[in-house]
Amino acid sequence: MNKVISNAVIRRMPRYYRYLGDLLDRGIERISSNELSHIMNVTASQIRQDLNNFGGFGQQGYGYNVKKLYEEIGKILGLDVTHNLIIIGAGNLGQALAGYVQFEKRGFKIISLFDTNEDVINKTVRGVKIRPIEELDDYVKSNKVDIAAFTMPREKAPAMAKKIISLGIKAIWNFANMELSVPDDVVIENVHLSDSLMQLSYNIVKDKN
Amino acid sequence: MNKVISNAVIRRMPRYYRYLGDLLDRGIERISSNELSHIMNVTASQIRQDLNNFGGFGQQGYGYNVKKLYEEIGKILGLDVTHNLIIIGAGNLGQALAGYVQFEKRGFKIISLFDTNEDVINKTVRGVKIRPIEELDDYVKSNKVDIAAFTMPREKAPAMAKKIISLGIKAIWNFANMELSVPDDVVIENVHLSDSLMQLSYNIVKDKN
DNA sequence: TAGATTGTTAATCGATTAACAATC
DNA sequence: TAGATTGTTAATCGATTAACAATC
Repeated sequence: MNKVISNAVIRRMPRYYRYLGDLLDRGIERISSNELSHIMNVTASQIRQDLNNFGGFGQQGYGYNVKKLYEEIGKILGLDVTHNLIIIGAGNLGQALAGYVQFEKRGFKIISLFDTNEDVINKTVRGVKIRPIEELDDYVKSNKVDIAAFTMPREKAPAMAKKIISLGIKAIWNFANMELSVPDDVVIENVHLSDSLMQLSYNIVKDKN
Repeated sequence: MNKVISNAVIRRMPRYYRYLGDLLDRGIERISSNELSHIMNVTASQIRQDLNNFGGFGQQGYGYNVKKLYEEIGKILGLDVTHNLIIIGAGNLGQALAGYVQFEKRGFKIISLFDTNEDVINKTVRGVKIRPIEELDDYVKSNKVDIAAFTMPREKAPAMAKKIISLGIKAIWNFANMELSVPDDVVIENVHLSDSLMQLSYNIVKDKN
């Protein structure tokens, strides 16, 4: 039985990963929790606690080796394995996601897009083909698909969730601004852009008082 | 001096707003914290505590009036005033944001996009013009701009932040996957899509153990 | 009035920070 | 070895949940 790691910790891991990646690019070899805490604006204690949920990656009297820690966090986040990803909905947002070079670097390989719109079908985005939605079943049966990104219109999301789950896909990256209910063995990550904008708005009006 | 509301609470407000909007659409007039807690999968206690940070919106023995509560939360989030928004970077992501009908309904009015790419300049997205970035200064000086959305390439973000702050814009909605440092009177909301994808990845590989 | 449900205080739980012994 | 810094335990702080008096 694995120890359950709190969500607060998980949410911070990608941020550590980003900062360590920057340090690595700048050629920095080692860093102490104290130095990192200043750069990232968190406490050194929190950094050490967070990391020790997963193992002792540092060394007393030395600190952390940047490259090693970067790789370890990558492994924790599952970035050392390739995730094949399909995008359902090849509108602007779907195409924007397909265009992110970064994702591929981190092991997320976009292998196909799907849409209903004749105008985009058979076009390619960065070499990846947009297929008609009718081909989804066959495609998923003959290709390993790890993640389905939902960038289609909101109202189509629930039915599509059912479909891709029935096809055996176990992960949904959901932009459809609707909370989908899924079985326990399916993982879902919701991106609520309008929630984010509302939070910004709150902070704008709050400051005016 | 306003009471400071914890971030945990703020993050939940847009979610309440969404669910209440759904209830409203379904014609439901009143709801108790207990009923809502079942729908939203949180505790009734948390709902009452959250709301009472802002005021007593309910009535003993009755519960909450859906329409009233929806409107009150809208006010808290600043959705009752219009925010003029410009989008800097009219690539797929910028155009996707410009295409969201929902934003306008919530008081976010996209008034212009800006780009450096000749191919898109002077095109329109849902009736909104894409202007050359050279016109930014003049545009901001002669129009009220409340929010700048950053959808340009990552490396251009820091310089652009400086520029729009010097022009007097006080809010940034940042998609540039880079943390920008801004003065205290500027509010910023970061959307880290790759962090979100990494969290999904973590949950995928975790379940495999 | 009796029943229902809020608003709010008190109790609990979990997350963050501080402190320090272990150790490189 | 002495100095530095981790890993980890203990203390504190804040957020969540429970309980209940107030009141519609």
